[in-house]
Amino acid sequence: MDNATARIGIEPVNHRTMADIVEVNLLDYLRKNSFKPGDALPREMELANALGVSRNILREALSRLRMLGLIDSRKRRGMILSNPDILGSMEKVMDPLVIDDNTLKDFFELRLTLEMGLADILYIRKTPEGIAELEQIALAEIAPTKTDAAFRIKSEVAFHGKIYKMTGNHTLQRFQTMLLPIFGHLVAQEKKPAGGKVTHLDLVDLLKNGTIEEFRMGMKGHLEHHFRNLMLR
Amino acid sequence: MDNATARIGIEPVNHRTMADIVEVNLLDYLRKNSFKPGDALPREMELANALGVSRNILREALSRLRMLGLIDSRKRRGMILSNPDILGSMEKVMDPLVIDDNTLKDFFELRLTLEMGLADILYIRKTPEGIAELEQIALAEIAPTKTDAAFRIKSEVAFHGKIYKMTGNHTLQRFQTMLLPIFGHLVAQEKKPAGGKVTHLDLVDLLKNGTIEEFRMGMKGHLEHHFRNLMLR
DNA sequence: TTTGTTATTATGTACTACATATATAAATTT
DNA sequence: AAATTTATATATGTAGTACATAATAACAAA
Repeated sequence: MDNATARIGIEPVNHRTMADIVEVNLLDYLRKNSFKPGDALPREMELANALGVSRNILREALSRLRMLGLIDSRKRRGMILSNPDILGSMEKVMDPLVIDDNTLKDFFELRLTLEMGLADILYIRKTPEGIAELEQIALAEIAPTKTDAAFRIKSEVAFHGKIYKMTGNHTLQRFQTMLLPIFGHLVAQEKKPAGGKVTHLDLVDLLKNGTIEEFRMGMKGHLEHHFRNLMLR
Repeated sequence: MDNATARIGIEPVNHRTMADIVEVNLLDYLRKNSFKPGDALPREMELANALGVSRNILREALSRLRMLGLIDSRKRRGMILSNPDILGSMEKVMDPLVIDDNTLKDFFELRLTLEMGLADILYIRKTPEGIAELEQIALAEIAPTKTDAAFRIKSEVAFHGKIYKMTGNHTLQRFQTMLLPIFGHLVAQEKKPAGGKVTHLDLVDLLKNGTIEEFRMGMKGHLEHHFRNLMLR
């Protein structure tokens, strides 16, 4: 809310353009008629006439749906509904400089929540090969030749990324990758460097020999620093 | 991947339109010049000329960024960068009929993961008032007058929704609300009705008197049925 | 200092025109 | 008759022009 808005106590009018309205109408139309992927949409001119707007405006709205991957169109063939890429549009705006601070913190917490809830699915999907690969990453960290910060960050990303990969959940994986810049941004502006008591190697060991709960407690210990910051908020 | 694509082993060409290209160029331009919310963008005609496309095409691309909430424009004032609504575009395409089955299952798991990881933040933010409200919801369920399926579903949504609300994380809350149709869709097509051993009232009791881990184990018991289905997958 | 008037201008909308890919039909070859 | 090639029709893609409209800025009046 704007300063003046809060002080005076009145909401600003929202400036909806034709494209905004048409976008809503189209989404509504698709849902109401329960369109399914593969179904053909009416032609542009038909839609424009039916909606009472110029082809220009209609195309601005269609362009939005195209970006979402909700529709697909080809010359002469026409437009069809297709499987949208749910995370695609999120990825486009995932820039810590552009997202407001509150949302940034929300996503940080979201990531922590995922990390803590991952154990259950991880124990269903884990494989000896995956664990071996994870161990390789953890072992590479403690090599005495690799001590610079850049390598540590890269390894941190690789380790946690591998864990997400082991869940076999592609969406979860993409989501995690998407959240990385946010994590990096917020962690970078912390005063003290993060240093959980539980190391990556400890986590690998727990994953090999421990129970779900032991692994989860290990993860909590690994993220201890972040959780402590959360309580101060 | 398409059937033919997989069989023959060749990727289809992707039909990128000018609007697609301009969209990418604009996003790139904004990032490279580290635009921040409030910063003014060049005029449409300047951008169109610089990009070498018609104003039409440029506006189709701008329309996409406008939908994301990334830019905001007014007559005469021009365009400015603003805080995008990260989840907004996701909400627009969250329709179980349109999302492909794999992604649907991925999101279902994502939701389970969140539910299991929620405990830590919940215990930081929980309040006696919140718990009392949650208890009201749980108590209303066991009233002998309310036994129909519609009410049970509504209560289920209310209960878990309240838990997310108690985290104080608005983004998490929106995310959960967004996932509801998916949850409903997948649960509806299960053969046996879900019936965890741990009731909502049990969870409330754990939240009042139990530790984080006890609550989490309670949640696991409550979601037991879903986790069992996951293992069969 | 506030309120009212006017000129300016960038976005919003509409319309026309043509290029281009491609589904379908027609013509041709096998 | 079946398969292949050629031609035709057409819906989307792109460009350009024109004008409406809201918001800014500059100025005048109270």
